[in-house]
Amino acid sequence: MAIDHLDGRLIVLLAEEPRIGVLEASRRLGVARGTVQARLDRLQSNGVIRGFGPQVDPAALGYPVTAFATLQIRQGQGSDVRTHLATVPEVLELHTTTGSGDMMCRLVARSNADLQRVIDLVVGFEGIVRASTAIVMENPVPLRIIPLVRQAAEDDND
Amino acid sequence: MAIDHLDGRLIVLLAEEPRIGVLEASRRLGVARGTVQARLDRLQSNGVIRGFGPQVDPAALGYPVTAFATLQIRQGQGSDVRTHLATVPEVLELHTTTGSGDMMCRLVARSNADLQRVIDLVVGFEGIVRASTAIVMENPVPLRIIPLVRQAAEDDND
DNA sequence: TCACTCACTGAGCACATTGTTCAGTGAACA
DNA sequence: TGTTCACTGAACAATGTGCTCAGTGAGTGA
Repeated sequence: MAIDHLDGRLIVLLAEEPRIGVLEASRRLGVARGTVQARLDRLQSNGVIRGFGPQVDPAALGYPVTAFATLQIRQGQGSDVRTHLATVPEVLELHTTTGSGDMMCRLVARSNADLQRVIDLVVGFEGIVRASTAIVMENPVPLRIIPLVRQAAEDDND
Repeated sequence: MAIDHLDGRLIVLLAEEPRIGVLEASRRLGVARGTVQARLDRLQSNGVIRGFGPQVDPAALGYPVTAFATLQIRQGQGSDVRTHLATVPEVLELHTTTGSGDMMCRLVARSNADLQRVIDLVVGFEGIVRASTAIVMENPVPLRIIPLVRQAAEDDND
């Protein structure tokens, strides 16, 4: 579960230059190929690295509008709402949270007008009492993990 | 910017089985290798596919607690706050939004107790007027893109 | 102190894949 | 009609992969 410094360097290296293979990575890190392969296998079976799937940009797909919706759910309807939201492609993620609302989801849409359609799709469902939406204007820090990896690798410096 | 059916199938295939190469993908899709290579190059230069970096799970890294913080910023301090938040590894993403708050960020922490430290780090900064935090309890729909890709590919069925 | 385990190293092998180029084909379009 | 474009199928050398092996050194427990 904890990663050491070599793990951290490997993850950062792969994040910065995903095209390089195991052999090139071993050269960059100054270790044997087998070591890199073993570390990668371990990181993947650990679940630290979930996979190497393509990172798709919704904006480039034609969905440039992002919004966060906070949903308040009627008691006992949570399960139905989840099932419903999971069927909506524009719902990119859904969390249940503490705090004022009960759920929080990330939405995308083709335009501000299209966002209305998506919101209607999302909240037009029995069980949702109230919804408030915040439209994203800028994204100063895009979803990132590298700084956290660096910190995690430094915390248990081998 | 718009993707056709073959692009969609290619992205879905790569998302489901990232380990397969260009050659195997061309076999699965029933097209020539050069076609897959050209499509991939185009999708990447389009920006539709940002890259193939490792998808790291913060929980497996030792940060099992996720929270969303809504921040209200003092007029004119937005730039300073962004710079500050960008230096905090536990801030995984930051957005400026419409609505009640001015910014929204995703945080992770090692524990609920550690979350307090992170929140103090985040909001202990001049320019932040008010902050409200929602701790994530469950994640019924993890961040996903495939359903949206399918829909985008169907919209302009070639 | 003596095994024992574990991770890493460096090497080797057969095999598959990659990057690249080429000419040929068919569809769309002006 | 002629041009452009994407796709095909093939070829080539170069490279990387999966896999195995024996040897080394550090750390652990009896």
